[in-house]
Amino acid sequence: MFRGATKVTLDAKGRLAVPTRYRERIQSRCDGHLVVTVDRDYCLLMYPLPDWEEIERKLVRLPSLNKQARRLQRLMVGYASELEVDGNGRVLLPRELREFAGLDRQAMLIGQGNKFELWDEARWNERRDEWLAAEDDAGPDLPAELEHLSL
Amino acid sequence: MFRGATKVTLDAKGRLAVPTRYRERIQSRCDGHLVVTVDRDYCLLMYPLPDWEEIERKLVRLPSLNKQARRLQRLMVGYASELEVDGNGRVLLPRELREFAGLDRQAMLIGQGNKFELWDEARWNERRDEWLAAEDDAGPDLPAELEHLSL
DNA sequence: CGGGAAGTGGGAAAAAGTGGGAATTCAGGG
DNA sequence: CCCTGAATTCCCACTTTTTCCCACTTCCCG
Repeated sequence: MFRGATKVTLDAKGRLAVPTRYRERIQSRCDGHLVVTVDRDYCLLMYPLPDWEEIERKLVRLPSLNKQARRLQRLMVGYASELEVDGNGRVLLPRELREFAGLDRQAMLIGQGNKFELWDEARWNERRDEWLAAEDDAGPDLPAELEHLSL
Repeated sequence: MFRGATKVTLDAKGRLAVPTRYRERIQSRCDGHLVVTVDRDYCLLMYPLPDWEEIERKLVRLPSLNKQARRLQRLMVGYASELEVDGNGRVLLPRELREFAGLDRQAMLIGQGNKFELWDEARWNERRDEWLAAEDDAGPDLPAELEHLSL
């Protein structure tokens, strides 16, 4: 499981240094082969290749005639790029994905279990504060899974 | 599986440079023979020839008296053009198809499994943002497959 | 304070992308 | 039937981008 938030900087060529504590895991799990794609919150998702492939299988099995499913496929498969960790422990993020997520220099890498999220730092901070402020609203109509969640 | 989004530019003659990372696959799968046709979202679809032929077989077997089937046949088979990757890794897109998809110079090539989608860049970005904005709405009536999808 | 590892920047070689010219083919008109 | 003009195809060459690798700096730990 990947956990934790790390402040990272992209260099002028769009390269991201993978924090050391994840490297060994990434190396053993997928031999340095990662897949990045987009998320609806305008951040990027980064999966070890085998985990991505499983997601992809799920995606392509979705009903083709359903509009929402089509959109999800288009975006996630459409933007998915394979990348490889280089000799210095860095990955090069494709220009298209950097532009999508508004990534320039300062970014946040968020461990999320089987994947990472990568945010432009400023956007991350904004959204985080929004989430914290919004938490109280939803009260009554919580989905069952959340209703009984104990933290 | 073809995946990933690439910004591409068409030159004055309407030629499109196939991104290198796809070339080997295209060469081995179909010896550089591709088929382009139209999609109802006003973009183009590009298939390796054998994959297209399978689609085409399915299309012509559809019930001829069904209006929707006839339309689909007319459009997809009607616009389908075979093209060949040239010595520089480029394909020449027929004028009719370029006009159909509003392709001028800046375009996006989107890998979608067995095929590519080719969009005018501006149109792609617009549609993408619409899809992302729309995704949040649908909340209540999600199909079962999506309801429990974990990414 | 020193050694090592990690992070960062940058340069050079190679590859890919891009434009354009010349040759060939095709269609239409004299 | 041939000639002319336009369009297509093929190929070459330049420019830009990417990739690979090296080196410096900084940070952490001994």
